[in-house]
Amino acid sequence: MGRPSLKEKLLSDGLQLVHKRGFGASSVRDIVQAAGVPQGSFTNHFASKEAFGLEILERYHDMASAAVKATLRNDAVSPLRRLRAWIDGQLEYLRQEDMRRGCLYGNLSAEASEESEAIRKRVAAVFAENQASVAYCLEAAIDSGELAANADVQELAGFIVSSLQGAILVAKAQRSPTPVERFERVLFRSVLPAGTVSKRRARVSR
Amino acid sequence: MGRPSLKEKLLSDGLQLVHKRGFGASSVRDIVQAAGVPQGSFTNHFASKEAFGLEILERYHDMASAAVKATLRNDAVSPLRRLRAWIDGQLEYLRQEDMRRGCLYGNLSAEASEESEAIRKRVAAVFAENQASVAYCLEAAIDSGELAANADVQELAGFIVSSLQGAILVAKAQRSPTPVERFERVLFRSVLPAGTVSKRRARVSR
DNA sequence: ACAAACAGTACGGACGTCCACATTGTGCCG
DNA sequence: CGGCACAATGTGGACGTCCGTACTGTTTGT
Repeated sequence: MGRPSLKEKLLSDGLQLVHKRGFGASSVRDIVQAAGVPQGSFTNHFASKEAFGLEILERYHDMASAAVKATLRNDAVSPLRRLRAWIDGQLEYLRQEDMRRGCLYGNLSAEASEESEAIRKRVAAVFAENQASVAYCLEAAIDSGELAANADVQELAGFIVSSLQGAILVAKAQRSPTPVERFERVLFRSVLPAGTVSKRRARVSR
Repeated sequence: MGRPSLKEKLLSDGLQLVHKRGFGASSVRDIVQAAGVPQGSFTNHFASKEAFGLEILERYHDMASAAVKATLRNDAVSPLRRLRAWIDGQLEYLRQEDMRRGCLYGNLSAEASEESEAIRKRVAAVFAENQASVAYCLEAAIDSGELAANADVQELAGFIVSSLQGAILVAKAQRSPTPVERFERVLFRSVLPAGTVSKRRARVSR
């Protein structure tokens, strides 16, 4: 039925463009040109530009999830090494385009939060999901004795996720990997070894 | 010479609008309407929308500088209390619009970095300036014995500035003050008391 | 043969910018 | 000391471009 679809090309090339130049700054014409497909194909496959945004967000999420599975949730490696590998992986990805891209989640959080409620909610959910993965890794760190047993895992995980976003954001403005590298150093030298954010009465932390 | 200028009104009302809705999402017509001035006044006072963006950035910077002077650089208060007051002040400001605004610096870093090199450079400079102010405060904390003497002040200050940006960014996506409150808790419970990011060989850290 | 995807173009509106002219406060000159 | 000229600002609309989206065929694989 039908012909081979150009949707894949639109999604993969479009994601690259939007990630580098921003969602609002990338017009539909820019996107179809980057993908080398005719204008009509965009309308054929996406009900609106917002729907396209949600799909590339999903695509980015697939990549990020794969990285999480290979690092944070990879029980074959010791917990704090996994956490470091997760951050190093992002740093390497950021360097590829001279720190210009930033994190798609953070970019969309800043620029699309007021334009599209659907995108804002998806980004918020992804942040929560990342926090859960970091928490999983920290839990393992407690079990293996790499982290103090009384550490509040959810609290630390949320702190790590948001602080990493900030480091990437500042790195984007300064076009330098320094903020992310510094985040990693301080995290491992100062936050985690001392790691004594003790659990408060309830474990909920939300 | 001439009549009383409407430039002030454009800048103050325009800043509010851009801060809440984003730079790209705010059209020139939106801005003049929010300020209640005719369209032509925008052209009269600003050579371009980018020039306007740089001016509201400067206006925002004036406000932020005043807050820094009253907190981080206020030697009448004990250093760590100043740092806490600085963060609390931002938190209060963010709450005013239900966490929708985020930080103008962070927003522009994410959305304007690829559109305007001038804005990107200004934002990067402001981040560096904030880092210097936090470092000033941490230096005072060492002198007063509130922070370990061997702490790497520049390293910690950079970490604090970027992590706060990230907390505000995530808070914006989640429409909740929790990430910023959590940042503050972890910072004071875990990073600063232990505070042992020791100075490396050179003090430069850049 | 039929459904699905391609493909080119058209459309109404919003965008940033520009322009021509009216208005008003200021300072100089008679 | 009164009026005039000028510069700065106000004011509304116009201009060309680009935007997201819709539409109407055409092609192609099953």
